[in-house]
This record gives sequence, C-alpha cells and structure tokens, in this order.
Amino acid sequence: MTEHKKVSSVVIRRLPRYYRYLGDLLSNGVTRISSKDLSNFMNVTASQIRQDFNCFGGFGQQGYGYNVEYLYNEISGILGIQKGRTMIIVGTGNLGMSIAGYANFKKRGFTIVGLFDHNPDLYGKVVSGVEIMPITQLQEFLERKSVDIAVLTMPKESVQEILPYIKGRVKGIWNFSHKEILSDDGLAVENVHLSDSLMTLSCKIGRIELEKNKKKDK
Amino acid sequence: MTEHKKVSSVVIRRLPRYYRYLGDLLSNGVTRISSKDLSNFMNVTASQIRQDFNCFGGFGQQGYGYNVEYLYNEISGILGIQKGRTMIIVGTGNLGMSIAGYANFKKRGFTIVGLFDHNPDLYGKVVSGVEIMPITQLQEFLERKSVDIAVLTMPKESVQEILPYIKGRVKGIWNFSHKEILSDDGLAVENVHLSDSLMTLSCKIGRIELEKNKKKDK
DNA sequence: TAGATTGTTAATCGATTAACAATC
DNA sequence: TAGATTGTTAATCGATTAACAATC
Repeated sequence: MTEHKKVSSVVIRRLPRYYRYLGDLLSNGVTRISSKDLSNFMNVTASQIRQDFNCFGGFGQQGYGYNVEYLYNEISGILGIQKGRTMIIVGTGNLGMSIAGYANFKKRGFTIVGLFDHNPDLYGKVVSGVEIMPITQLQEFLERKSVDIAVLTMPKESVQEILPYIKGRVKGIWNFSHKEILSDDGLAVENVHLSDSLMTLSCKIGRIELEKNKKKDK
Repeated sequence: MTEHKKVSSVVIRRLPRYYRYLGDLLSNGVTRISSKDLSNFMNVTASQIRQDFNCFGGFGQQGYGYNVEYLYNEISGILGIQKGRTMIIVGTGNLGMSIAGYANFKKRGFTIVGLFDHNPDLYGKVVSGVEIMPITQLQEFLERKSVDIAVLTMPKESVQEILPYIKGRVKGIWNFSHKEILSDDGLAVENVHLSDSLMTLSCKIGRIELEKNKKKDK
C-alpha cells in the first residue's frame, strides 16, 4: 500500500469521473493513454491528472503513460468497487425504485439486501428479487443482517426517527432526503440534494440571461 | 442591480444551501440572524457567509445582521425561483417520474410542460396533469412551445439523438443520463451522476475502514 | 453614546498549473 | 541512444479565513 497522507476530498470526488472515462476507453479497446491525451479527452489539465493519481502512489510509467486497464482497476479498488457492499433502501417511491432497478450497481458489487417503506400496500412486493418490508422492521433487520450502506429516499420527517438506529449499524448513508445529515466520526455520508442541483442550473441560466442583456445594452 | 463582476461557481453552488437553511429559519419564525449565528447553524464560517453574500452586493446591515425574509427573497431571486421556468422531462422511468411528481418544483415556479418517452405503452398517460408523448414528437414540440429546461432522464444511447435539436432550443439541461454533456456557450448544464455519488460514498467508507485498520495495527 | 455586526481589505491556506529532472 | 512521458518540486492562482474600520 503506497497510500499515505490524507487525500483531499476534491481529489476523491474526481475519481468516479476518471473511472467512467477509463471504462469508456477500455470498452473502446484503448490499452494505453498518456496524461496529455486523457486530459484532452476529459477536458482537464494533464498536470491535474498526474497530481491526482500520485496521491495514491502513481500508476504510470515514464515514457509510456498509463495502462488503461491497470489504472481502471486501481481506481476501482480505491472506490471500493467489487468489494461486495450491501445496501438497503428506505423509501420505495419512484426515486428509491429507480435506484433499486439500476443494474449497474449490482454489477459493481453493490447488492440490495433490503427494501423498506411505510406503505402497507407495498409490503411483500418483490423488486429486483428483494421484498419490501415495513419500516417498523428496519431496526430488527439491521441487528440481524450486516448492512454497509443505507439509502434514504423517504420524506425528511421520517429521517429523524430512523437515524438513531441506522447510525452505528451502517458504514455509510446515501441521503436523498431533504434533511441534511452530518457525517459523524466513523460514518460516511453523501447528501444528494436534487433540488439544489436544479436551483444551481436555474441560477446559471439567470446569469447567462443577465450576460446577454448586458451585451445588448451596449 | 449591484451585481457586477463574475461570481465564482463555488459560491453559486452554495446558494441553494443558504436558501434551504433560510427557508427553515423562516418557517421557524426567525426574523433576523447574524452571520455568526448562521455560521453555527450551517456549519460554515461567518467570514465565508459574509463574503458570499457580498458577491451580490451585501444584504445585511451593520450592527443588526441580516433580515431573514429579505435575505431569503434576494437569494430566491438570484436562483431564479418564481421566474416561471418551463421544463420538459425526457424519459419517464422511475427517475423521471420522481422528478415529475415533486410538488415543490411547481411551488418554486418550475412547471412541467411536457413529458416524453419512447415506450408506446405510456403514450397518453397523464402525470401531474401532463400527457406523456412519443419522443419522436419532441423536436416539433420544442419548435412550437417555449421550454426553458430539458431534464434528461433517459438512457445515454438516446441522448446523442435528441441533443442536436435540444441545444439552441432550451436555456438549460438537467442531465441525469450517463452521457456527460458539456455546457456550450449560452447553454447552462447541470450533470447529475448519481453513480458517481455512490462511488464517492463507497470510497469514503473505504478510507474510514483503512484508517480504523491503521489504528488497530498500532 | 456604546455595542454589535456588517462590508471589505489583508493574510493564509489549499488547489491548480507549470516546469523539469528522473527514467522508461 | 533519443524521445516520450511520468513523478515531483516550485510557482501561480483562487478560495477561505482573519482582522478591522465603517456604520447601524
């Protein structure tokens, strides 16, 4: 393991993107790439690419570049792909179902082992081979089974209730609810605020319009 | 308009979060807040808050702090909330449906005016008062109606087909497909890669585990 | 007026980019 | 060996934090 000092979170956030682009290259039969070519492909600087990879010890070879498959596998490893992580989804509305149905997750070693909802009409319904259970059984389920990741796709009101016994039982929370969760010590959290993203888009649109009007005025 | 020089995109990305927290304060009846109190509440520095707001001219008053409602409204304005933006959703799977069904968007002035899919079984089905149309009618629809935002919640294969006539017709693209879209001049783009977010979470989990093992070894 | 807190400038910190020696 | 390209150090840039004068 050449992984030493703390890697900045901006670097970590870029890894999935490398992973995606390298996957594309791989399926296009590209076996080898230089940081320069990759930088053109991904629209970032070659310097950044080399710096990023060197946070983890460097995966290239002088004069040659990077072996795409090797690099892809290394990054997969850092991302914890194929580690066989187990997930539960709490809230089986459309968003929860869209995640449950995404086959690529399973392919990458993220297996759904439980689905929970508070709607009795859904109890017993089977999605992707997993039965929907009452949310009241969640606590008991977590004590019985080992769960790595809890995906929260329910209304924010219910989050407060289940949070106490989810924390400490899972390693990570993938939170889509509108209640922001802080990442305690020893607990990883990813807050996904879809509406924040729409607001950002809307803001960008506004700024472009503003710019256009300014030009017109001149 | 006190909006002058270009505002950095890290600041813009923070605005929706301010908007959320200010909304919470507002519904809790808080009428006035200092950058210090807000910084405790939001877990950021007071300095950053003041710097951020001053990118847009400053909304506070020395010795008093910020009027929550006023600040909330100003940020709403910057985010383009209540501007009455029209949206279409292309791809009415679970993800598309979860967005279509999110009432808060409408409340904030984002109205869905069209739903498109390539599945004939869905044609004519009405969701949130809007009929699902064949994706083949998209081009004609865009020529007829004014659409601000196109939400892409379909497989990446279909994106290439429709992208040419979406660009130039809409002001922004909210892209959930796995095909990354570059933001051309005059077109705002928000790429949302849900699987990137899961990979990041998985990576964080791995790093925490690594840290734990290191401690154990000592 | 005295106290509070902003707006804003200056200092620090971290991230990105450039440069180049090491080496395949 | 000569050419290519990395790993890594140094320079630059931008973002965050600290400090404080302005002012409500």
